[in-house]
Amino acid sequence: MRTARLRVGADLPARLGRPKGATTGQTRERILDTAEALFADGGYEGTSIRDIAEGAGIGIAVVAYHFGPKEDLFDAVIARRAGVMNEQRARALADAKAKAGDHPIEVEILVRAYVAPFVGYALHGSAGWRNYAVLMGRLANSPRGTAVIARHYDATAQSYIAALIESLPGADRFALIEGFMSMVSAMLFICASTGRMASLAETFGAALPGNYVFDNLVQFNTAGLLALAHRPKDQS
Amino acid sequence: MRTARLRVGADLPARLGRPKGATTGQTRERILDTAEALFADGGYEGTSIRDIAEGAGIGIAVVAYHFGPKEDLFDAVIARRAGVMNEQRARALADAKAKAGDHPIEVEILVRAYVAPFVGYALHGSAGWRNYAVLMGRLANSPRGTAVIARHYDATAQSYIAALIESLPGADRFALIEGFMSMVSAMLFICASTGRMASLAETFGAALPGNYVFDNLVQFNTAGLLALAHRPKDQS
DNA sequence: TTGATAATCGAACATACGTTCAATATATTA
DNA sequence: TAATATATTGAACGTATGTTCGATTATCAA
Repeated sequence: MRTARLRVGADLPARLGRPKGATTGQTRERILDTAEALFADGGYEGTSIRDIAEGAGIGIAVVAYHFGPKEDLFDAVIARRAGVMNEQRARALADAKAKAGDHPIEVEILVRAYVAPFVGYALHGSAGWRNYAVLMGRLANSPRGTAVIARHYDATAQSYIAALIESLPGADRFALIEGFMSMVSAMLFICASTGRMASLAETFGAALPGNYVFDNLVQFNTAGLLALAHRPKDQS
Repeated sequence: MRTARLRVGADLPARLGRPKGATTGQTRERILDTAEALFADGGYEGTSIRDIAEGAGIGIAVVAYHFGPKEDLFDAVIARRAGVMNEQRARALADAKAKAGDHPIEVEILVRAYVAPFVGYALHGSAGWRNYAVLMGRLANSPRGTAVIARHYDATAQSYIAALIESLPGADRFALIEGFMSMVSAMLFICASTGRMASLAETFGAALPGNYVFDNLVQFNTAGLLALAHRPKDQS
């Protein structure tokens, strides 16, 4: 379906048997990097294991050897960076709680804490992180995507929603959840499209204007969440 | 890949040659309905022409006969309802302009006008419209999807963005565009997930609470856009 | 040094895919 | 009524897909 399009890392000797310096880690990372990039712009069904193997400069059997079936490889791609994201978000939330003391955390602080790590990596991170951000956007609206996202990200999301409810005790909880989901989808969509713009700009030697996109995202969603809190609680 | 999963309309006689009462319109609609439903939950690459033909109760050659290659069928699925959406949105914008007279249109009126038709069909429309809404959400973050969306929806979007700029003359234009995109992605995501909930609820005889989701969407995005307008115009 | 384990290759398997085509039966038109 | 256009069937073509397997070479432990 797809002709040779990208090649991550240098070629290994294409001889029979185990290559000379081959350790598990290197090949695994190379497969993950390639799969991340290809899944990001072809989607799960639109990317074949042959595409990935060719991109990584290996035979198709190697992919199965390291990751088993395609679904497991896909999960591994998501899992690899989910840990980093969750860690950063958890730390940001803990810091905010510490600073707030007995008071509830300001909504803008919460929004900033949740959005900052993702936007940072999506717009200013490595090519791998930028691909990952695009891929996350793709997942948001597919059954397979929401399943894998739930597996790796729901715990953190729930802790932020809980904090949001504490910060806006007068607001209807369902409305806050809707608001949180709106924030996440806007973040994914804006980062994916801006990331594509940024990658394009990079090719021409230009750069994205600092924190402009990020600040807009924070202001937009903070105001949205606050507006939800100022509405009556129960209605048809 | 997929076993029989849905069947739109009654079976036609499976005899050789042209069936007795067959007119172009009926079969075409049946193919479009089935394709809409399957594309919505399998995506473009994840849905085969064989799945669609089986769902519509016809042979695979009939699909090609009516729509040509798969890409054209996909475009036809999107095009069929895009006209209705664009018409409603255009009329709502014209009404708002007429009512506002010389004044700029209120932001909340603009948001409501843009969001209302989609949310209405997505949550309270026919099964076909609900599938369409889910499908639109899926398209938002894929290259193929953004291309087809641009083809059918960009003109209307631009007219709304222009109105938004007139309504918030002090705001940075890029920020407003970012806000508009945030609004659209939130609308798609919320409608797709709520639509799934609604379809599920329907199976159990329950109903979604009236305009609750819609009102939250309007409040959230109106506040977000207004917040963007109150920020300084030019920055790094 | 020997034996087990790890990592790769090439090839094959069975299935699924989009597309095309001749054959056939109904509708429409001249 | 004869001729043409329309709508369908079943079958096939060539290619692509995910997975599996035996053979081969390197690494590491005993």
